[in-house]
Amino acid sequence: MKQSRLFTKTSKTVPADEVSKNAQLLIQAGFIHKEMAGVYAYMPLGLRVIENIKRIVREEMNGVGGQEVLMTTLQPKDIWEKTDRWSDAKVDNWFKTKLVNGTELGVGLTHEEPIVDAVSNYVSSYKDMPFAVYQIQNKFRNELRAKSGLLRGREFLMKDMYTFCRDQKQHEEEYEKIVAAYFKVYTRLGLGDITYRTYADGGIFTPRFSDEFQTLSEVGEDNIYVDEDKKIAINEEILTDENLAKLGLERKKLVQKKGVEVGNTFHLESKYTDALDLYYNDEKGEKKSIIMGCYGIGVSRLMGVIAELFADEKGLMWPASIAPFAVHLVSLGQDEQAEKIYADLSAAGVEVLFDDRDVSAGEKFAGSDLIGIPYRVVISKKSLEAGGVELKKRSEQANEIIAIKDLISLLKK
RNA sequence: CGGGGCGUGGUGUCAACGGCUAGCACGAGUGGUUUGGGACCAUUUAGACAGGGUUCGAAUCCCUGCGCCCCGACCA
Repeated sequence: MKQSRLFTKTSKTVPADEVSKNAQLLIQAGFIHKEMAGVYAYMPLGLRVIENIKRIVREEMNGVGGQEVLMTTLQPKDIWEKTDRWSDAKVDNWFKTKLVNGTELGVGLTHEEPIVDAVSNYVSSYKDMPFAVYQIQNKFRNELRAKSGLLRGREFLMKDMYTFCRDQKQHEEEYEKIVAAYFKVYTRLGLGDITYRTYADGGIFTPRFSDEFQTLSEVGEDNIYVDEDKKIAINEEILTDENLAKLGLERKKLVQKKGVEVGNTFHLESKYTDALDLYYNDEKGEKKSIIMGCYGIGVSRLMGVIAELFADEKGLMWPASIAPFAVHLVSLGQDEQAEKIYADLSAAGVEVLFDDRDVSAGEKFAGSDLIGIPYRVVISKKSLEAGGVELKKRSEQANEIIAIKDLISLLKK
């Protein structure tokens, strides 16, 4: 894309009403637009990042057999009453609204009930299971206090998957497959080394522990205790001697850290299927309960975490896997040559942001650093005299001159 | 929801004693000079969150509402 046509612009000033680093950087660089507290819109660069994260999540969920659907945001009251999750006393962060005729509706904050309701049209036999259904959709939660930019909003993008199994054993197999897929996602996002499977409270879902996926960061809201050897952690909220013994962890080996919850997985047992009257017939024709699991990944929160963690004083530093573009091509008064490189790279399938604007070199460089595309290619009088174009990684100081003919093969890979 | 801070052009502003035409910078427009780190000159553009009150006079003081941020609580 030609930057002269990109309607967003980088700003020299940071927004005064944001303290959170991820929101400051993302707004300054033009990735997101703040609509109101805890509610952000995605501009072209930001949407590209979101779509890249979604693509990775989608690939890994498909990889474990997940089938993608798209549920509705508007929710009927009755199915939520069956599981006793409608009343404000039970779930206090619903957004609710009404039809003209007065019928109450909810605005989806999670989707166990509607998923069970939808699959109940199709599921009745042991032969139907196991299966996994997921969606990537905006969730709405009426948080008392939005904070930390994209890390805790009232409207946010989430991947939520639900598994349906014949029994506990089958559920455990599905569950562990999905946990493994979660780590593939985090690894591909560059967060693998600093993201821990963390035992946590199962909440009102289940008496069992749930798993949280906590990415280490000082901006995290959760206190977790990490066992470096086992690469697992336990959330402070369930840190008791009894639980440690149950989990085979030793208190003296644990190190306290701050984490951002970038995913979670729950064992739902048959709480929702039973409540919504979804059962199956086994081989003998006997009616049995269906065992469910649910699995969330905060897509927009991941974008915030990555913006927060992968940045320096000059701006963002996107991992190549989700960067809005692969290459930032900067022309310094060499537009004709740059146009050709742009065309050649694009033809080779390389995603290029081409800074063809008629602005000073300093402005181009500052903007490029702020946007944080992994590779910067500068073509200038100076680079041409040195034998080609200058190639620099955003994450490194050094640059090298390479011949134009070698550029494509290098970046294509 | 409890506590605290705040609201000045598109953006920023620890700019302005209750008093002169609301200042400066960035951005944007126009013309020109530039072209390796947000370059320069000239010129133009554009502002008090909303409503009420006090006052001869309010950006400034008071009230109400709305909004934003932070701490805490909450967080399926």
